[in-house]
Amino acid sequence: MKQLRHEQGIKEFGINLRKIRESKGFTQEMLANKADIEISQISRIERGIINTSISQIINIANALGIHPKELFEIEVGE
Amino acid sequence: MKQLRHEQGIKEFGINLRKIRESKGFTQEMLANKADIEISQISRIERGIINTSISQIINIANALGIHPKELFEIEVGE
DNA sequence: ATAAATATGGGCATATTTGCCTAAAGAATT
DNA sequence: AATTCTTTAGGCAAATATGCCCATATTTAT
Repeated sequence: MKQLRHEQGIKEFGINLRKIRESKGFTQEMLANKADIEISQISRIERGIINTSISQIINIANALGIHPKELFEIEVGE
Repeated sequence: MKQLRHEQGIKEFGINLRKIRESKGFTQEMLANKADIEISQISRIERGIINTSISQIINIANALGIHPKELFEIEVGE
């Protein structure tokens, strides 16, 4: 595994993304194609091993038909 | 200027961040210190020239005392 | 107008992300 | 059990972000 720095919230973000993606009936591949992102990248994001960017977040949200905000419906450490 | 790729939403994100930061009475420096991020980085984010990451978004939101979701209260191109 | 505070701009080295690829593991179906 | 679908894992090169530094511009206050 990687996980070099303890990045704030990326684990929870990935878990939430996966939950939403599955609830929409998307495979990682379907989402990747629609969001124009690599499949392996979706996997990395969902597993919380990378700290992805605003624009990918927005592209993913668009592909899922949700608002980017929803991807942040997570517990954020104070 | 930079702005190589037309990154989805990063301009709007930056504008919104600035609006919120100013409404809270923070200078870029105050926010940077509290969020443990470089001042120049705050400037770059607000101007929309970089595509920052989940964890920086969360750190900034925490520093501002808001939920990360609020930073995404932007018009997102469909 | 001057001074002080804030923000921009840029360069540079380092770190991280991203896409592309292949292999393999795991899950679901037949 | 075998086949197929889905996800994980890792390597690699190129692109991008980040921190650190300093100089300049812009704004705000005196």
